[in-house]
Parts: sequence; C-alpha cells; structure tokens
Amino acid sequence: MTNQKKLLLIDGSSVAFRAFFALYNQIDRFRNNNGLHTNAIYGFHLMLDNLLERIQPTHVLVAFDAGKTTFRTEMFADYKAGRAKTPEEFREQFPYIREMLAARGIAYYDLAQYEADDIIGTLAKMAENASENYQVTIVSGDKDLIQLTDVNTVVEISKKGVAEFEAFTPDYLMEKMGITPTQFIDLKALMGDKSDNIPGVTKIGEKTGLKLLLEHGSLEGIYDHINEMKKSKMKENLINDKDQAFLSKTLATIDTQSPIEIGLDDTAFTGPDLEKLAAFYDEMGFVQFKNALGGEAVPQDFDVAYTEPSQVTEDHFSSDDFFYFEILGDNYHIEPIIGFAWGNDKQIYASTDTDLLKSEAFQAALSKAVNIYDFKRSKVLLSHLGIDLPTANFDARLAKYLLSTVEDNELSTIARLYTDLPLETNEVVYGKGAKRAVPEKEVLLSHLAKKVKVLQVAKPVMLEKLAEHSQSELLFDMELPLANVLAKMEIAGIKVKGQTLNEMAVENQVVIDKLTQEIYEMAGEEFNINSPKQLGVILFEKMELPLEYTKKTKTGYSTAVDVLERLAPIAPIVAKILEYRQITKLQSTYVLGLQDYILEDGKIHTRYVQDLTQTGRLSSVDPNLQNIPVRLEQGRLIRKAFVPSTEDAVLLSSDYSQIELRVLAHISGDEHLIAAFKEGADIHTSTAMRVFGIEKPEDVTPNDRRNAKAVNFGIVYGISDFGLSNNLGISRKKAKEYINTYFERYPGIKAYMENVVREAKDKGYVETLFHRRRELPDINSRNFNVRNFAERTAINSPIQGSAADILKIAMINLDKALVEGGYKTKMLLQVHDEIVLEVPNDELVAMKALVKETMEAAVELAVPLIADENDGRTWYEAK
DNA sequence: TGGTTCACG
DNA sequence: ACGTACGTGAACCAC
Repeated sequence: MTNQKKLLLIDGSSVAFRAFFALYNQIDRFRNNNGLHTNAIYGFHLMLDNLLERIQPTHVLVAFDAGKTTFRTEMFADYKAGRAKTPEEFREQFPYIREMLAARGIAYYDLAQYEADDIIGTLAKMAENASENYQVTIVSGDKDLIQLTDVNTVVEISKKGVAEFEAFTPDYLMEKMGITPTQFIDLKALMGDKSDNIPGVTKIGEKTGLKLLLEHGSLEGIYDHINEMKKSKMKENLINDKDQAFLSKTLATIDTQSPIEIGLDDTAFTGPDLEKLAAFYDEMGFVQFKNALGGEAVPQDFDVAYTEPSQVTEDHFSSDDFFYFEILGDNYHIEPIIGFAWGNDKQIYASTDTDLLKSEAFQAALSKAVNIYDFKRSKVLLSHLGIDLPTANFDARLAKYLLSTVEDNELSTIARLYTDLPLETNEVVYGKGAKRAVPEKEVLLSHLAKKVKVLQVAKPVMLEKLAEHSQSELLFDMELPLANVLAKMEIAGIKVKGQTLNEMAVENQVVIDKLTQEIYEMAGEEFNINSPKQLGVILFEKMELPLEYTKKTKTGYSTAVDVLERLAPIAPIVAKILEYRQITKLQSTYVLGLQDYILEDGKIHTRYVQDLTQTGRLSSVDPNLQNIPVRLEQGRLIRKAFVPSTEDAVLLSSDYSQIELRVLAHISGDEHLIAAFKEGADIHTSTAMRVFGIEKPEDVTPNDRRNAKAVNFGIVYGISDFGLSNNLGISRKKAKEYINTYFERYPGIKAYMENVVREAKDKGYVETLFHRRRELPDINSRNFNVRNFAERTAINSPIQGSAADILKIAMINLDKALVEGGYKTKMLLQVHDEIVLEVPNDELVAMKALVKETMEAAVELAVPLIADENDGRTWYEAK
C-alpha cells in the first residue's frame, strides 16, 4: 500500500528510564568532557536506531510525563507516591534527550497535568479513527500501555537491553493472558500496581484477577454477580475494597481524549539536521555516532602491515611477541590450525604454513613464556603437531574473563573494550553455520595480523585494569597455571569402553521398545512421547487428568518430573512415562551420545571451558563430563564404561566434603557453623539440632536431617520461603519459620547475607576470596524479580566462586607435586568439587596421601577442609 | 532458534 | 502483591 502511514509513538519517560538502567553498570564509562552522564542518552539513541530501522515510520512522536501533579493525583493524592527519587545522574540527562530528538527531526511533546500514556493514547486513537491508513506502533517499558493495542495498533514493551521487545496485539494478548485490551484495565484495577501506588483489591493478584475476569467479563460484571459468590475471604475483600477497585480502574485507564494541542500531522518524521546532530554528538562525546554521520566515517576496519615469511629464523622472533593460532570451529581437539600470526608493535608475521611451526626457531620461540590469546587451545593445537607450549606470561582471553563476565571473550570484543581498533568478528570474516569457511589467504592473514595488533594494544590496558581490580595474582597465579593443567588433562583424555556402552544400549533399547508399546496402548493411540506438547495433550485433554496438577508453560501443559510424580498415583500411564523419560535420557545423551566422542585412541577428550561461568567454575563441553549420572543406580552404571588407559592402573576420585558450606562458614565468620565444622560434626544433623531445637544427635530423625539439608542448600543459594517450600513440599509459612529460626540460630550467616547484598548494591559487583569478580548490573533494578534474582546471586556467587577457586588452587598444586615427584599419575577430570585421576597401581598408596593432603591444604580457612577418596577399576567403582 | 526437560555440582 | 531457589550442557521438538 503506497499511502500506508506508519506512526511510532514512544513513551519517552519510560524508555529513557529503561535506557538509563540498561547501561547503569557502565555509568562511569558514559560521561562527556563536562562530566555529564550520558548513558541514558546513549541508550535512548540506540533504541531509536533500532526502532527507526525496523519500523521505518513516516511519523514519530516521543511523549514525556509533564511533572509531578496530574489529573490522577487530583483524584487520588497518593498516586505514584512512595516512588524512589529519580537519581540525579538520570535527571541531568533529560534536557539532552530532547535536544537529541530535535536534532534528529523527531517531534516530542508533554502536556501539563497529563502523563505520556495519555498523549500516546489520544494520538493512537486519532490514528485508528483517521481517514488515512495508519499503522501504529507504541513503544514503552511500562506494561500499562498494553490496553491501547487495537486493530492497527501494536504495543511493544521493552524486555531486555535496548533491542528486545515483546509485541502485543489484541490476538497476542488473548493468547497469552486470555483477555481483551479493555479487560487489561480491569485486571489492573483488581491487582493494583505497587509502582504507581494504585491500591487494587486486597489479596488479588494476577492469577485470581484473571480467573474473575474469565468468569464475569469485567470489573462491573464481577460486582453485578458478587451476591452469587460463595462466602470467602476473597468475596469479603472484593466487597470491602469496592470503591478502591473502581478508583483503581479510573486511575489505570489511559485518557484517549486528552486535550493535546498537536495533531497527527505534527508528528511527521522529517529526518535529522546533520549539522546540529554532529554538534550534539561532539558535545556528548559520541565518537561512533559522529563517525557514522559522515558516510565515509565509521572505520569498519583498520589496516595493519604484515609479512608472510617462507621460512623463519630466530630473527623473526622477539620476547614481546604475541602468538595467535586460528581454527574454524570450536573443537580444537579435532580441528586443524588454518593459520597463525605473531609479532610485536614493530613487525607482524602471518602464515598458513604449519610446517613453519615445526622449525627449530619457532619451537625455540614457543618454548619461552609467550604472550597469547587462549593458551589452552593453543597448547592443545600445537601438541597435535608434536610441539610443546610450556608456559605463557599473558593470556588475553583469560584476562578479559577476569575483568568482566558480562560479555564474551572474543578478540573483537577485547578490541572494542580495550582498544580503538574496530576488529571484525570471526562471524563476519569466516561466516557462520553452514557458510563458515576459510577465506582466501590474503583475507585470512590480514585478519590474523590484525588480531595480533589488537593483542599488542590491549595488553597494557588490560594489565592496568587487572591491577585496579586486584586481579593480577588471580590471572598469573591461578587461571594461567590452571590453563596449563587443564590442557594436559584434555590432551590425556579418559578411556571409555565403547563395548560396555554398546551392551547397555542393546539392553536399554529392549526396555524402551516395551515401554513405548505399553504407553501407546494405555493412551489408546501412538504419539511422540518425547514431545512435551503432544504428551500434554494426551494427558490433560484426551485422558482428562486433573489440570490442578500441572502448570502452564508457554507452549502448553507442563509435563516436568514434579508434575508427573504427583500424577503417578492416579494414572498408571504416568509411571510408565517417568520410566520412559529416565531411560531414554540415559540412552540418547549418555549411552549413545558419548560413543560419538570416543576418538581413535579409545578416549574421550572433553574441553573445559575456562572463561564462561559467571562464578568462576569450569564448564565441560563436547561432551560434558561434569554431568555423568550418579544419583540413580541405573544411570550410575554408565560410569562402568570409564576406565584407566592401562591395565595396571586404577581411577582415583577425591572430592571435597561440603566445600560450599565450609566456605560460607569462613566468609561469614559465623561462630556456630565454624564450631560445627571444627568438631567434625555431620553438618546437616548439626543444623537440624540447632534449628529444630533437638538436644542429642541421636534424636535427629532422618526426616529432620533431610529438612535441615534442604535448608542448608537454600542458604547457599540465597534462600526464599517459596523455594524452600517447593523443595520440601511444605507450606510457605512453615518454610518461612524454618528460615527465621535458622537466621536466629546462625546470626553470622544472616549478617553475611545482609552485608554482601548491601555491598553489591554499593559497588555493583561481588567478589570471591581471591578477587574473582561478578558484576551485578541488576542489583538496583526497580523490577522486584530482577532485583531479587540479583540479590540471591550476590549471596551465592562468592560462595560458589570461592569454592571453585579453592579447587583450582588444589589442582595447580597437585599438578606441580606430580611433576616434581616424577609420578606417572595423571589428572583426568574435574567435577566442581571432585578430581578424578588415573593412578598406576604402584603409586596408589602414595597418591592417596598426596591428593588428600594437597586438596586439604589448598588454602587455610577458619574451618578445616576435608577431602574423601575412593578408587577402583572403573569410575563406577571409585565411588 | 527458543522452549522444555533433565543430567550433574 | 510481586513469583523465585545457585551454577552448568545436551537432546529433542516445533517454529
């Protein structure tokens, strides 16, 4: 349609607020020369870019709230009362956002006594009723505007960052919540809104509100039928709060007839005034935006001179060289080196000829401590060529991980964060998915040379930041030495007997086939049992199992294990399905899945990802050897396939006992928890005694201990009554009691939690015992859920992270002891609080002592560290 | 590609 | 009143 007009209406106040908090963690980076904060301006700009590009509007208007008093406050003095004060860093940016809009040719408007909502509502209504054909998009961070969605009006609510939105149309709203846009107002009238201080009806939340609306259609409908309702607390609340409910409805209703003095024509998008905009960018210090203006400007790339040598001598190397080795995919155990580059700030070399690496000169250069990006990957790659890479003195990838876990640790990211060099991403240079391929040589070598250049420039910047964070030791004494240990473990691999797995596969398949037939029969039809969607339909529609047992997911009914377990007693098919789930999981992920990873040497070589987790733990991929079944016997049998690589050796497993609770005892300094560990008490029994007031350990029943154990877990995770009640299947009230008593009896723990959250709010991050840092940008979020999550994270991360640090130290020390002692024993696996070693029989006695001693002495805490050991001919037996 | 489920600490 | 336990990876389905 040629005459189609597109109107974009933006809730400026709410979007600016979103932008401010989306970039809050980087607030110090966003300041112009005058010290003005610019994060909200910048974020607003990004969001506009995204919207203009995507929607291509012909008309745009940004509406702002006018001031503190509105017609709503006249009706209800407390409207929006109790809101936190707008931070000054935010307020100061407001005039500049308007300046930016003016320079970009975007209309903006506010109206005394009215909110941005009302302006938007009025214009949207005008557009719906206009004789011309308008397609309207409303953008806000505030869900209230959903009530404005209509035939030609989409309401997009920003979800995350500046580019993710949830688009509401009347159909989508119906599908998602089962209500119309008008009913959305009624829902808010019932629920109220804490952030606007709209009261609503006591004790009615979204669930109850939706139920009432489904039944009665509207707020008015509910009160028309109130007398027919059964006596209940809810009915009483509805009656008592009737006036409040209708007041809330009025407050929540957006005024689509507000007396605005502008019309649709005034919102026409004229495009930017380039001169004004350039001056504005200069004032704000927005270099990238400024460059993008000129057309020629944004350097998408930079040039770097390099040489491609046909052979190398020692003259090609210097002690300050950086080395970079490239592969196309992720799995460096099976991928070949496609090219490499090295050099310093004077000279860079690049090549695709791996024979160069085998030269004496190259090997000599690599035998010294190198500057590198991804030492572990490089060491493994070179090992395939028979080349040793013993040590590094700097690894830019690990350094980036320690500095911040918010973004990935790719070189393009490092370039963006720590240099002015715009390095293209690997995805741009090599393509992605099926299109990934080695580019022509000049392109490849030039890209590799640029990487070396970026590394050279970034290193001093990163070193300085590490020092600022007190993280230099963490890099040089922990992550770098660990990378070496992990490389050796990955190269060693663990032997897995395909034969054993094969036998299990055959046995399992018989059971699976039988279960499949039984389930089909009981269901009365064949369907895909693996599809939660199809299964949900069978259980809850065809077989009409009670819906109270399930919860809704986005795609249908939940068929998760906790749901099925509750259904099992009333429907025999469910027990079969549980059995089916368990065994097919084993079959596909482990029994069959693992076989694909057994290489020609009969071993599995996992990769430990050292730069991923938010807490400092490792992760394990291709395959994941950190989640091999152990809890259920049937799954545990998988471990029989994991064996030593020689006949005369065993597997030795050693794991820390209760390391996270010990770390918590240390960090919190809680005297009771410390005492319990010092006495060598069973910690869950000890907790049970204190929390449930039991005098003697022998009077603690298994159930008491189980409950106490759940409480202890909860404490480590940043407890909530809901989580605990869910886990233990007890009421929330009961769970709340447990928690309160726990905090009374362990005041040090309570104090720790309060302190760590306070500190996180203050600094924006938390730290482990060894200065590993986790940034928590959401810790001051206005969103209850988001903030609570960040608070639990603040509690958990130092505990989980310090425990991870401790095992890392133990691994480094143990590796050193193995090398120095000339042992043949090899470390093979790490599973968060456990290490698995392959030990020749004649070293077993010595090794048991050495491993235990090394793990227990890794660090000195206020409580003892204890490691328990087991050995056997298979991992199954080493339990 | 995102959602769901389930394996581990 | 809100709607949650912390940290991961892989298989499978459905779009």
